[in-house]
Amino acid sequence: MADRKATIKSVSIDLFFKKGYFATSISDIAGGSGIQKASIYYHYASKEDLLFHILKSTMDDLTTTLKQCLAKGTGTEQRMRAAVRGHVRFHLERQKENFIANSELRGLTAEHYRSITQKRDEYELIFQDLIRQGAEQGVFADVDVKILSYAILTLCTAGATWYKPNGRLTVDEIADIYENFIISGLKQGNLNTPASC
Amino acid sequence: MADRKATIKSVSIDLFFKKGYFATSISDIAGGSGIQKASIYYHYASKEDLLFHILKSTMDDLTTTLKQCLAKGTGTEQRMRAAVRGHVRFHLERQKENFIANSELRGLTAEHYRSITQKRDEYELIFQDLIRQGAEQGVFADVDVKILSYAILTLCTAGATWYKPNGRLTVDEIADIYENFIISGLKQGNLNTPASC
DNA sequence: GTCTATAGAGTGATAGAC
DNA sequence: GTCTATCACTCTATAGAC
Repeated sequence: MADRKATIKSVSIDLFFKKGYFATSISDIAGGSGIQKASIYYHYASKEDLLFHILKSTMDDLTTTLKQCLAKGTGTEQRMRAAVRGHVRFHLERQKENFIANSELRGLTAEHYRSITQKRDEYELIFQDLIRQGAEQGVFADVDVKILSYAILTLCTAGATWYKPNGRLTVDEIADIYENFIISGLKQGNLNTPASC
Repeated sequence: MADRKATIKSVSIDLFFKKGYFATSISDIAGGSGIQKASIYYHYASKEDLLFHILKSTMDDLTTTLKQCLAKGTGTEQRMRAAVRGHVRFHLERQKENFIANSELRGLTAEHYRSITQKRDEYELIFQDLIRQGAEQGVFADVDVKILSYAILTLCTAGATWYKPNGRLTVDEIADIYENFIISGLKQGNLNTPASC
C-alpha cells in the first residue's frame, strides 16, 4: 500500500466505471481503499476534486499520446491512420478512465467542466485539421469536417464501452478494423443513390 | 395539463437528460410537474419504475421505426441505407430519450436491465444480419460483423450527444453524411498500407 | 495520516386526511 | 388524485483526538 493517494484514485476509477460517479459514495471508495471515509479528505478536497483529478490526467495523457503518434507519420493519410490507431489503443488500454471521461462530465463544477471540455476541444481540433488537410490535398473526399471528426472520435471512443480485455480480438486487431473503416469513409469511394426512408 | 402521467414522464426525460438520473430527485420531478413529490407515487411505483417506462417505450418505438424503414427497401445496400437513415433520424428527433437510453441503464433493477438490453440486442441483430448478407453478396467487404455493427450504431447514436435542434445542419443533412460515411466504410474501397504507431 | 463521532442537509418512499 | 407530514436512511463533509 505504497501510495495511498494513488490507491484512492485507482479504486475510484474502478467504482465510477462500474457504478457511476453519483451512485458511488465516499464510503464505497473508503471501503475499497481499506480506510475510513474521513481519511479520504486528507488526500482529496472533495468527491468532485477526485473526479476532476481522474479526468484531467486522462485528458492530458490522451493528448500527449496523440502528439507522439502524429510525430512519427508523414503524409496526411498516414498521420490520420496513426491518430486513429493511437486514439483506439489509448481508449482500450485505459478503458475505465476513458469511459468515465465520456460519461461523468456532469459531475464537475462549472469551472472544472470548462477546463476539461477545453482540453477535449483542443484534441478534436487536431483531428479536424487532419480531415481538412486531407480534403484540400484530395486524399479525402470533401466531407463535413466537424461531423466527421465527431464521428471518428465517438466511434473509437465507443470501444471503451464494450471492449473486454480478454475478448475475441486484440487491441491491435480492433484498431485495424476501425482504421480501415474510417479511412474508407473519409475517401468515400464508389457511392450509389441514397435511401428514401 | 391533460394527462398528468404523461407530464411527469416528459419532465423526467428533460431532467434525466440535463442532470442525469441519479442527480435528479423526485422533488425535482414533482417541482417541474407542478405537484408535490408524494403525488408522483400515485402514477409511478418508484423512481426506477419511471426510468424503466421511459427506456421501454423508447426501445419499442425504435424497433418499430426500424422495421418500417426496412419494409420499404429492396436490396441489401438500400436496406442498410434505410436502416442507418431511420436510426439517425430517430435518435436526433427524440434526442433526450435516446441519450438516456444509452447512459442510464445502470439505474435499472437487474430484471429491468435484462429486459432493456434484450431489446437492444434484438435491434443490433437486425444490423448484423444486414452486414452479413451484404458481405455474402459481395456488396460489402468481408468485415467483422459484430465490431462493425457496434461501430455503425454508436456512430449514429452519438448524434444524440451533440445534436442541437436549431443547429447548422438539418436532420436529413446529418443522416446523408452518416449514410455515405458508413456505406463507404462497409465497402472498403481503395485502401493503402496501415499505420505504424 | 488515520481514526471516531457527528453535523446538517437531502433522499426515496409511505401514511393517512381530504 | 393530490395534499401535508414524516419515517428511516444515506449522503458529503468537518471537528478534533491520537
